[in-house]
Amino acid sequence: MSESSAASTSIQVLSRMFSLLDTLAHEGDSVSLKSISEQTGLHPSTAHRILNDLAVGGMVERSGPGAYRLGLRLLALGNQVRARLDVRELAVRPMQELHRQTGHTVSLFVRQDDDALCVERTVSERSGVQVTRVMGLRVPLASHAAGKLLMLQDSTTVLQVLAAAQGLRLESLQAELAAIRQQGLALDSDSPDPLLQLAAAPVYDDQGRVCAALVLNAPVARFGQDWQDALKHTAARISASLGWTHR
DNA sequence: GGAACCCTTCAAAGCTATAT
DNA sequence: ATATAGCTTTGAAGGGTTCC
Repeated sequence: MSESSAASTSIQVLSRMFSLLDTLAHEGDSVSLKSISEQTGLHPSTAHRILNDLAVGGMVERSGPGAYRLGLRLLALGNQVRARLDVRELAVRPMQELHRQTGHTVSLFVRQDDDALCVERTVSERSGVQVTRVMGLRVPLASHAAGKLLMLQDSTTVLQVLAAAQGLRLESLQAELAAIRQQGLALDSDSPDPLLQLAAAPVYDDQGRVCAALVLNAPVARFGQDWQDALKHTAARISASLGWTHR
C-alpha cells in the first residue's frame, strides 16, 4: 500500500477522509463517485466505503444514487467554530474604549494548542484608536499572563505537561492559577521591561469557559486598582456579549 | 444488447495492543 | 525487543442497475 498525501496523518484513512471532504467542498454541489475517485486518486471502492461511513455520521449526504455532497452536520460543527471566532469582532469596540480610557495598548489572546496567540491589538492613530489583526505573535501558555488565564480549566495532567515544558514546578503553577482564579486577573511579574506592567482578564464564552484573554500593557506607576477594574469590566462586557451571564 | 457506472464482497496486507 | 492475535483497511472482482 502506498499513497502520497500532502496532509498526511498517522492514520491513512483520515488523510483520505480529509481529501474527500476537501473535494466535496471544492465542488460545492453534488459530485459523482467517479469524479471524486478521479480527483482524490482513491480507488472507487475505497472512496465509496469512506463516503458511506461519512454519510452514516452525517458529514456527507447522498444527493442521489452515486452522488455525494457535504452533510448538514458540518454546518453544526462550523457554527461552533464560528462562535469561538466571533469573540474577535465583539471585542473590537470595548478594546478601543479601554485604550482611550487608559491611553495604552490592549490586546486579545486566544489559545492555540499549547500557546497563547495574539489575534487583535489596539493601535493609536491620528484618526483615533484602531484595532488591527495581529498575525503570528504567540507565546507559551505558562510564560504569559494571558496564557495562564487560558490554562484555568486545564486538568492536572495537562498542567503537568505544560509546566514541564516550561521548566516549572506543577505545585507553583497550580498555586499561581488558584490566585489568578480568586483575583479574576493575571499579572505578569517578570515582564521584560521593568517599567511596564502587563495584566490579563478572562473573557468567557456562553458556557462559562475562558475563550480569550484581554491584556492591558501599561506603565507600572500608573497601573492602579482603577485600571485593573476597568480591564476586568471590559472583559466582562465582551463575555456578556458572547452570552455569558455571571452566576 | 452493450457500455458505463455504482456498490458489495472477500482475501490479503497492514496495523495495534498485549503477552512474554 | 520480539512474537502473536485480533482488528482494520485495502483493492480486485463481480453482480446489479441505468442509460443509450
